Amino acid sequence: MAKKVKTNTDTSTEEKIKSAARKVFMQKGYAATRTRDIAEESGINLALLNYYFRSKEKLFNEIMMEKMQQFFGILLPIVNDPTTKLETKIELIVANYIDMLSANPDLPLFVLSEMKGQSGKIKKILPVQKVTDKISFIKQLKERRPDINPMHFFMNILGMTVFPFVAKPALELIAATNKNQLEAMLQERKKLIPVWVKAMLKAK
Amino acid sequence: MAKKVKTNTDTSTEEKIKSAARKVFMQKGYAATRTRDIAEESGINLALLNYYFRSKEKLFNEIMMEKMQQFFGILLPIVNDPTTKLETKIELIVANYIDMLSANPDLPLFVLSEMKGQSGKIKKILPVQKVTDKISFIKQLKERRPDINPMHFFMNILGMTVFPFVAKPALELIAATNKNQLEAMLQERKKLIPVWVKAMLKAK
DNA sequence: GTCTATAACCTGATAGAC
DNA sequence: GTCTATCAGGTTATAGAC
Repeated sequence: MAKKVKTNTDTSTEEKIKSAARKVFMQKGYAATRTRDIAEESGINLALLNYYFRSKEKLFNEIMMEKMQQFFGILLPIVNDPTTKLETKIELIVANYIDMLSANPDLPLFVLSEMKGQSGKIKKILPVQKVTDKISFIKQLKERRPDINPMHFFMNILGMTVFPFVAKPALELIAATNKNQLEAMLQERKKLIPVWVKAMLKAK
Repeated sequence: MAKKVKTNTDTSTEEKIKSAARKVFMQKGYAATRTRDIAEESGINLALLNYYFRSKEKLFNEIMMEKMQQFFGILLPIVNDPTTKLETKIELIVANYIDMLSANPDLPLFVLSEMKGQSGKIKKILPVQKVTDKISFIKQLKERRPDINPMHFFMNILGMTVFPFVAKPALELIAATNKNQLEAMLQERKKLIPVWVKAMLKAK
């Protein structure tokens, strides 16, 4: 009964290509990436890429879906948990995003750029949970501030958390700081942003 | 002495090409844009593009510099004005950005995407004013909160203001609202963000 | 499964007529 | 200045040997 005992552990050719594709697509985006770049990066032959994935676009779609889930998926378990209180959710969202984006700095600009003009296509493929009152986080925000659309706070938290990563090239250009200082500030924000959001929630 | 009386008012061929280039480059980015797209969009011939601008890259550089100044230039007169108080500066930054980005929704994602990996090149061409204590706005932030790096507040304001525009495709995907409602929320934020920032400045 | 060679197509840029 | 025609090089994808 033991089928597929293939000790095809992890560095299979297919995975080597995917791994290289992740790196190159994230760095340069779809249009600027050449299949040759990916083949070279993965140490395999150009023909093998088409053997395994049929086309550049199909390979890209696999990576893209994977990266979208990485970017948005981190939110779901937090915002849907009815057992944690609002303050805890805010802390978790901020800390998890900052940790994840520090490890994957190219992720947000990649996802947001490639989503542009493709949202129609994505809607059909990826199951998206709409932000409604069914979500615990939204319910809690509405209870706290019935006078303000909860999406505003959602945008504020993500804006403060994610924007510095998206704008990193610009910040490094204009800030009188080096890369290490900027990285330290981003870590500092894990503690600061929740404090600011709490102050926002009280503001009249 | 009257040289160049050419009544070359505004729809010169050169300007037609530039205008089309703005549109296409902003929508698709450098790599995904074909010079043929620009030629078609401007209603002129492909050869004329090279006649006027020598190459795709040189045309792009002109547009890019123009768009960077549009995106960052809006800040300079506000943050450098020593006659306005901190609260006024915050209101002006937020309102000006939201108005400008509502009219140019593609601008921030375009500028931030194309800046990536090019900051070295840009540093040489574009004169950038470093964010130091010489800037009135930074001075005022430091006086108000000597315990927090003023860049944090700078990131917060821009994050809350600009991020919704950068993440628009994503927001439209997950938000249970239509485009008009989202647009209305962005206008609402002109008044809300300054209130929130003031609350942040007091938070301990 | 993996490679080399090549087909088929696309893209930026130019030559040359008007 | 503006056009048509075309070149030269690059890019995706496949055919076919091993």
